[in-house]
Order: sequence, then structure tokens, then C-alpha cells
Amino acid sequence: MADQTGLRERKKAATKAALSAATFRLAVTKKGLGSVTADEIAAEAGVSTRTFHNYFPSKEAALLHDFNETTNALLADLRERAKTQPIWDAIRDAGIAMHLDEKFDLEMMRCREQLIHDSPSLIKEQSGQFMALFTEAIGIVAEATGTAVTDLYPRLVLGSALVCIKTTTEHWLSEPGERTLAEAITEGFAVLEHGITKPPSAPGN
Amino acid sequence: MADQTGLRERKKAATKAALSAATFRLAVTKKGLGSVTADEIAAEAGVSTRTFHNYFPSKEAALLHDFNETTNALLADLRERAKTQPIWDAIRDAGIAMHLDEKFDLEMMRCREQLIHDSPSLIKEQSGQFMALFTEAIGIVAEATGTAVTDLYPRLVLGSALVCIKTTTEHWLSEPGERTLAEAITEGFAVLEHGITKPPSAPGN
DNA sequence: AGGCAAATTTGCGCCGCCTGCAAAATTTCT
DNA sequence: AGAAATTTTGCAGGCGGCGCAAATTTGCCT
Repeated sequence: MADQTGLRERKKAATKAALSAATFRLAVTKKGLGSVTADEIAAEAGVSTRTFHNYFPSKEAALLHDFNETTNALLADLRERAKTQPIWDAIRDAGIAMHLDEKFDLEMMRCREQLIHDSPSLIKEQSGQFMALFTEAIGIVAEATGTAVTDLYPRLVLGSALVCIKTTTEHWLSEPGERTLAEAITEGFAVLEHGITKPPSAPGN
Repeated sequence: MADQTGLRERKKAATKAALSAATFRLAVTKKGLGSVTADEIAAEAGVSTRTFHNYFPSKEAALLHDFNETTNALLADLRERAKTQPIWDAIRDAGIAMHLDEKFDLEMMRCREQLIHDSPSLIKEQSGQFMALFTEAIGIVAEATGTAVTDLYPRLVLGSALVCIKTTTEHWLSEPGERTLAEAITEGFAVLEHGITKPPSAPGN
């Protein structure tokens, strides 16, 4: 449905990426997505304003385009892993396999993180996408654990795991960066596995 | 700052509640907040449109007004409990102490939940408020656990706990309702305490 | 009671977001 | 090249949300 070698699909994806990049660039230079208008974004990317809204329903969605693609990839990966791994490990490894640190520049990631952090509308948008991810993944987890999608347990598992991924990733980003992201995620999951009540063995971290 | 016996404050709170109630009423009857305009809400509450936006920045915020108040109460309660209880118990008991089932009609809560569930803008708004709650609570948790606000551990604890409260509450709402909400929350927390990896003793739930 | 100061309500104008619709331009296929 | 399908674009319109200043209301004090 998406990545057919169709020349058409490629151009669409290209302009979508261009739009997203333009949004990011402008948001950075103008210090906040709030002071960037849809017209400016369209101009920066060399298309009409109407076309911009043809690709993205909002500038927030435009800025979070890669995030969206990443979560989609995570979802596809999780679907595969759930067939052969215990669900907890599957989610963890799917999170690790995203390899954010290889796909993106570290500085850019921090930059993006800060943009999101101090823009209420972006926080909402990102949270909304997380909820969408949750909704789509819950079926996978339910099936893998032999429970119903309406049961409490799969929701607790998935919720905890996603929170863990998000939290550890953010924490890793704000860190002077000695460990790899994979190590950070692994440690976060380990803490939850052992029961969250007691601090981990290395309390200062 | 808020609940002084000042007659003025009372009237403000009253109109705010009226506005919120009007929003809820209209959203229910028109089957979706999306098809309710700010003008209608203002008219329903007997004030001008401008005044409505004077109280709430958006109709979503208006609909989630009680939710907001609830989280504020939770925060205040947590601050107190954190002084004397282990942090995990403090968060759990603060969540239980909200007594949503006593404050609100069950049918109304389900109704509200459904309104939120199939309105992307409401999901975003609610998620955003959760993030705000997280941000405000992280300091409390960090202090209580003797860690820094930038550390990973307090964020994992708080994140897990909040997810647990939200998840169990939603699950409890969709349930034929035999247990109390307090029991549901308690069980959810117990699952996380024991380590999330293995299903709880009663697997069907 | 009456009036004064402060706060609230309201109207107005403005900008920006977002969508539907139909015409124009571009691309793909034959 | 010509036709068909698709994308881009402009236009119009509705709605959301905010600043500002005038008008109204409220609380308080003499």
C-alpha cells in the first residue's frame, strides 16, 4: 500500500518528508512551532498552503512525521516478534530494534525533544499518537498472552512497556551519552521486571 | 487563591462548572464534541462566547474540567501522603482516595469515557493533562525517593503508577461492576509490584 | 444609601487553522 | 499525441482562539 516502487508513491513520500523537514527547520529557527504558520511551512517546502494540509492535518502532525513512521515500524516489528518471543521481551526488543540512535542525529533528536517539551500542542499530539499506538498494539499483546483485548492484564503490560520505552528514551537523550540507547532501554525493562516498588541495585541512576 | 469564602470566587467557580456541564450536555446530545461549537456552549450556559473562552482555552478543556480538578486533588493528596508513606503506596492510595465512584454517577462516567474514546482531540487533551500531572508530580516522587528529578527511577515509578491508575479505572468502568474501584486499583498495583512479566494468579482477569 | 474602585462580561476585530469543492496542471498509460 | 487518472492549487467559508477596550457588574467603604 505504501512502498511500491511506483514512481508516484516515491514523489508523494518525498514531498511529505520535505514538508516535515521544512516544519522542523522553521520550528527550530523561530524557537517554537507556535510561531510558525502553515503558510510559512508550505512556502519553505515550495508548495501551496492547501497542499500542505493535503499531506498533514496539522503542523504538529507534520513535525512528528518521523515519530509516526517510527511507531509504525515498531508496530510491524512487534507483530513479527510476538510470534516467537515472550510478549515482554518482544516489546522490549522491538523498542531496541528501532535504533533511533542510528537513524537520527543525536543533536537533532535532542532538539526535537525540546521543541516538543515546551509546546503544549506538540505534547498533546505526541501523546495522542502514543495512544493510537497503544490501541493498535493491544490486540497483538492480547493474542500473544492468550487474554482478551478487554482484559486488564495485557493493558497493564503494554502500558508499562510503552511508558518504559518513552521514559528511558527521554532520559537517555538528556544524558551525557555514555551508554547506548539499547542498554538504557534494557535497564528500564529490567527494573519493571523485578517489580517497581524497590529501587534498582544502582540507586543513583 | 481559590476557595476563599469570597462571594466572587464562588460565582466564578459556579459559571465554570455551568460551562463545563453545558459542554457535556451538548456533547452527549449531539453525539460528539466535534459537532458542538463554542457559541452553542456559551448560549447553553447563558454567557457570551467571549466569556466562554475566558474560562476555558478550548471546548476540550471545558469538557475535561472535572478531570482536571480531580488530578489537582490527587496531586495535593499525594503531596501529603508522600510525607508519611512509601511512595508507591502513596500514589496508589492517593489514586484510591479520589473516590470517583462516589463523586460521579457511574453512567455519566461511562458516557464521558466514550465521548473521550472516540474523539481524537479529547484523547489528546486528556493525554496532555496526564503529562502535566506527571510533570508536576515528578518532583514529589523524586524527593520522596531521595533521587533527582532527572533520574530514571522516579520517572519509571510515577509513569507506571499513573498508567496503572488510568488503565485500571478505564477497565473498571467497562466492567459489569461488581468490585469497587478501590479494589480494582489495588489489584492493578499489586500486579506491577510483583513484576509485570508474569500474569497474575487469576489469569482471566 | 450612595458612590468609588476593582473585577468581570461583552462586543469587535483579527489572525490562523482546516476542510470541501471545483478548476487547472501534471503525470501515467495507451 | 491524446486520453485518463491523479495531484496541485485557489477560493470560499466556518470555526477556534486571543487582544483590546468599552460597558456592566460586584464588593467595599464612608
